Amino acid sequence: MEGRKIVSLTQNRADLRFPFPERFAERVSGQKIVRLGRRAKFLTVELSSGEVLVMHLGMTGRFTVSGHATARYKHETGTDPAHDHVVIVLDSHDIVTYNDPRRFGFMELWPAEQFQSYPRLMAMGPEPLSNHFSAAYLDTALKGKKAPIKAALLDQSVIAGLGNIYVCEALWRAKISPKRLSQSIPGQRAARLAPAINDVIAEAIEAGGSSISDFASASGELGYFQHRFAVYDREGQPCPACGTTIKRLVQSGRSTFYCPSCQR
DNA sequence: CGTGGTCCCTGGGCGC
DNA sequence: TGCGCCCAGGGACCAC
Repeated sequence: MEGRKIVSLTQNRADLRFPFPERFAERVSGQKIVRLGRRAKFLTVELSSGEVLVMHLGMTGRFTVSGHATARYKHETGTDPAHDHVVIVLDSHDIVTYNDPRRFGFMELWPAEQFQSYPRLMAMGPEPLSNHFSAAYLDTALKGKKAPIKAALLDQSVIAGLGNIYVCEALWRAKISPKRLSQSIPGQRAARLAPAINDVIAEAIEAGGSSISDFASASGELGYFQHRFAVYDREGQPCPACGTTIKRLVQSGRSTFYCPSCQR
């Protein structure tokens, strides 16, 4: 998409999770896409107008890029026109469709020169694959924190971009109980946890992500990291390391899966 | 302030 | 077959 011009944007309803920007189609049409980026789970599109289009997929959002023939997308199997909320046509004739059944995703426009004060990203923690993230950072970030480590890792101001699946998987790899208080992690446990987070994220990206029911890449490919889950969504099944039955519990409203024997 | 609960929304799966 | 309930990748918001 970089370097292409947006020919048109069609918005099929007034809102997703939040209302679409005022005069959305007008502000985006005719603009060149200068750069695509990502911070945490937010996607950014720098436009030649000086505005940044910030987008989030929520839980069920999906972008599909379909090739030149308009008809192709319409006739593809498994499509869901009822939830195609935004359709963008590029000057390459590619069609970028945003589909989102639950509408927890959103799109916003923000001035590029004030992007450092974009509220939703102001308090973001470091990217797990960047140099700003390390065992030393985790040591500092978790010191004195009373929340369970599961909750702390889901907190985007501690570390950006980890969701429920990868937090469960990283804690299993680091052999840390999800119930353990964050303040007891610094030291040896942080030394195991930081690389476990790195590895699980790097491997999941390499595997094309995790497709449970909704996720697919822009070309429609499914990920296959779900076949490598050690604990996530595996309640009642054996731990791949020790054979103990995987347990499920609810922490701050979300399911946690863990091995009660390996994870301490 | 940090933390936990609730809610936004649709659809799939299950028990009855 | 159909109904009601529970559950789901996220995160904003509110009460304590």
